[in-house]
Amino acid sequence: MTTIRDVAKKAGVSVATVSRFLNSTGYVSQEAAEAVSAAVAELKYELNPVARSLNTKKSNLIGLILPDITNPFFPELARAVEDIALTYGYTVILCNSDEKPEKEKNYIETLKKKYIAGFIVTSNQSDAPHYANANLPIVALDRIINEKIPTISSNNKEGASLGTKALLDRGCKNILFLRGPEDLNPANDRYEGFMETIQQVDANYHVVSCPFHFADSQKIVEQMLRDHPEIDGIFASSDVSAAGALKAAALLGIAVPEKLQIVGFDGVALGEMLTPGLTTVAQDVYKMGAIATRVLIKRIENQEIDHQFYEVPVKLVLRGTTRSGIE
Amino acid sequence: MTTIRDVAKKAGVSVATVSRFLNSTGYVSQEAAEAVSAAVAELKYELNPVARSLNTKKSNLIGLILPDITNPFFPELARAVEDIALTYGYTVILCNSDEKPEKEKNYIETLKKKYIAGFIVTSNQSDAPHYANANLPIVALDRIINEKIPTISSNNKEGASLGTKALLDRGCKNILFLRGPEDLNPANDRYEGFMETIQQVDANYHVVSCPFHFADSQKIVEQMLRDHPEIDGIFASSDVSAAGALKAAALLGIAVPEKLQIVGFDGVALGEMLTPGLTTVAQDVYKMGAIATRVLIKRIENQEIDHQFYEVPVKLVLRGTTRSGIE
DNA sequence: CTGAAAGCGCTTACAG
DNA sequence: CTGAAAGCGCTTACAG
Repeated sequence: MTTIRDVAKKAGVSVATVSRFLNSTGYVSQEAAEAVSAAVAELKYELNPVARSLNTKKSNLIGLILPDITNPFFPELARAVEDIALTYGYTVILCNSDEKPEKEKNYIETLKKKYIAGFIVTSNQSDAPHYANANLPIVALDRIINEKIPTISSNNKEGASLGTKALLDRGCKNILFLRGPEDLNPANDRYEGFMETIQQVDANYHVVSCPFHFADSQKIVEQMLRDHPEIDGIFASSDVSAAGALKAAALLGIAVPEKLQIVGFDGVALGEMLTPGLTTVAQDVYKMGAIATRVLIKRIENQEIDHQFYEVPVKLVLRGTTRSGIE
Repeated sequence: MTTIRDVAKKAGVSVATVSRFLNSTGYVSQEAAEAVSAAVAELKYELNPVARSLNTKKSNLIGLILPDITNPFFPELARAVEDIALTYGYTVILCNSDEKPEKEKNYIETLKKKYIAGFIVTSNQSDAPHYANANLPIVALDRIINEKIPTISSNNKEGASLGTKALLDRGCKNILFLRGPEDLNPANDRYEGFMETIQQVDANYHVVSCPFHFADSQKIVEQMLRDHPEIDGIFASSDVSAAGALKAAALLGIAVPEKLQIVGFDGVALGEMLTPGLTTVAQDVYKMGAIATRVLIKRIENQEIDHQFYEVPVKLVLRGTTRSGIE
């Protein structure tokens, strides 16, 4: 392994000068710069990041803490984070928290010892002291942790409004809203968006809490559809729940979209594979991850960030679970 | 930050003794051990992994190189790797390669500088010198890289045989096999399993190459179904392709499973969400990831490993795209 | 069984 | 503008 000493020797300067040149910190004469540059090229020298970390107490590691990579929302997020991180020379460490504060805390502690540069976090711990006290650059994704931590999120409220209108515009008069878990910020924003929109018009509606889980959603919807045969539209707060709703309709022999129209939320790949294809409010998950990463890196590198709160637009994707014509 | 010096001072011994105690290497008297142990507890001392790495040229980082975490096969794999790694005190770095040797090579190089402990790799580069020459513990997943690298894989051939028989047993006489990409080991093993099984019986069959991609599969199947209306069974080498087939059937108005039965391969969550639910040959992806991680860690820690090749059993999951009774 | 000392490969005041 | 030297926090022969 060739070290900074070898370079210094070859270039006829001290290691201090080489270090200054490499980090573009402090003055280096033109002459010295050229000599060092040549030596680096000739020896194919590459700086040892571990040795550097030990000195600077910083690394180019980014921690990505999310509940569970297995949840279809997160792979694309992880992909975006990794892509952008790579661009800036950072490396990402994957941390599945299962939403457990213990696991989150644990990761923060062990990675701090590795001089991790910062964290991107998706968590429900609305008041999470381990983040607030981490004393490290952190960016929150999808869910606000506290006002000091920059947050990137979809425009959930507007999205919910869009989805609701899609159903109303297509003639639905009795809408079932599948509300997500009540301790989830985005789910609550969607709920608000639905409520504001539905209450402005003359339509009946039901709201039911429903986890973002396929089989559970299916059961809940099946029961609702049995008890309330007048329901002619379902707006689910997630695509997985919407898939459950679609399955329930199929089992009960209710024609979609003729008798019942369904709209989901998320825009995951699953949607197009269903039959009929799922109309949904699509989030730009990749973009969320990309922005989060850029903001985090700015924080790490002590650059100014534009906002404390970034809202990424959503868009309605029309497919087969809604009728084509607007009435 | 409390260092090994502080501990040594408090315990009244040298840092060398503390280090020996901490690493259980070399002799430490009972007396010294107790003093150090007490000092560690009192000071809440925790070893600095970066400083250690610089000396030992090892870390507890594991690199997970996979084509794309966005592909539904990989999240569960990543989850398993992370879970097991955590158990043994390792941390995992996520690397999306897009199957590009350049990116793979790049990751290997930059992570080697960080003294990465080893890699778990899923790659199609059947002859990948950058792995063979990495001079690091590596375990291959799903796809054999070379005979020196331990490999974990599903029993693809037997799985394909299972899937084929499922169709045959339920009366299919004209089977379409959607073969995966020809440069993919697992896809080829599945092809072999299909061929061996189908050729033992009196049945017609077609084989068509088909990427593991929803829309492409749908188109290919639609065409085949048009050209060969006698097809009464489809065996797809992946669930995503099977989903495409199911969609194609729906568009053509072919009743599944009455007129056409479909079997997939993978066992991803998508399968149960489709209507009808997808019968599939399920891989135990989590188990594959878990075994791969354990084998890698054994290699890293210089323990003997039992085999060079681990084959994880698959199982047939029967759902709605096949008929219930065996004829 | 133990400690002094060198070393891992860098960075960073500081003096010149 | 530059170099000698100390230091980051550990590990590891080596001598005793």
